[in-house]
Amino acid sequence: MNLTAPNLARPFDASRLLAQRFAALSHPARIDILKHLARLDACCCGDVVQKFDLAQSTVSQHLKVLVEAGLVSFEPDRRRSRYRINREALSGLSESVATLVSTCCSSR
Amino acid sequence: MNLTAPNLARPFDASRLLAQRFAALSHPARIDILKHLARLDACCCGDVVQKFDLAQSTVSQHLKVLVEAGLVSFEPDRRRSRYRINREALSGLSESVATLVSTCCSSR
DNA sequence: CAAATTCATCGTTCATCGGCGATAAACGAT
DNA sequence: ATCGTTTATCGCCGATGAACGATGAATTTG
Repeated sequence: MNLTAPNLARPFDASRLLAQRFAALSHPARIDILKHLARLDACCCGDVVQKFDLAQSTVSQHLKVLVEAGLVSFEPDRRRSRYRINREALSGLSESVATLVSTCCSSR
Repeated sequence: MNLTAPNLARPFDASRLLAQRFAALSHPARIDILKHLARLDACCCGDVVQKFDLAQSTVSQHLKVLVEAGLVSFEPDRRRSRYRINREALSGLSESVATLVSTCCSSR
């Protein structure tokens, strides 16, 4: 979807950004990976590979999706890369959903 | 993903169910359709088609996804089908997200 | 009854996703 | 310098998603 650029707010962008975050969480493996990251706070790819029964390349892909959605931060630390959950973005998502719901429930 | 069956709770199911709802909202058109439904409260397929620049079959498909995710209710009223936003399910989703976020933020 | 309207579904085309193995890059250790 | 480890990326594939036009069923209107 390529949302790396800031993208000045055109009408659809709000929905697009939100959709991208939903898409990042639309796979059970990624939800579980996120929970796992939350417990460890910071961990490398291998930790996740060991925890779940998935190939290393698959896990790396899932992590990349989470990073691109901004839900996980990525810091390439020499040998072991550090993936860390982005709690601000996550609570921001929660707020976005709450806003969406409230707008959907208040109008009428 | 076929989650029509109740699916007794196996370990992954919580994430799977949540993932399905996220998937339903992982397309900007569906988010916008949902907002539109929230304004009109109840409307037919044609209304949505007229509002957005999408083919009728495409809109019908999007609506079907939203219905299957439980976010929209469907009532075939003779000629004009009635689609209505499911505010309970929506606030339930909001709660699920909040729970996910809090578990991710409280641990550690 | 005939024509028009509304809608869901089918079939098709194209793009994207999910998974894997293989490979390359970066680094630490020997 | 070489080897083992860790990780990202590439290429491939089957499956799924997204969009459309066409078709048919149900229903309203002429």
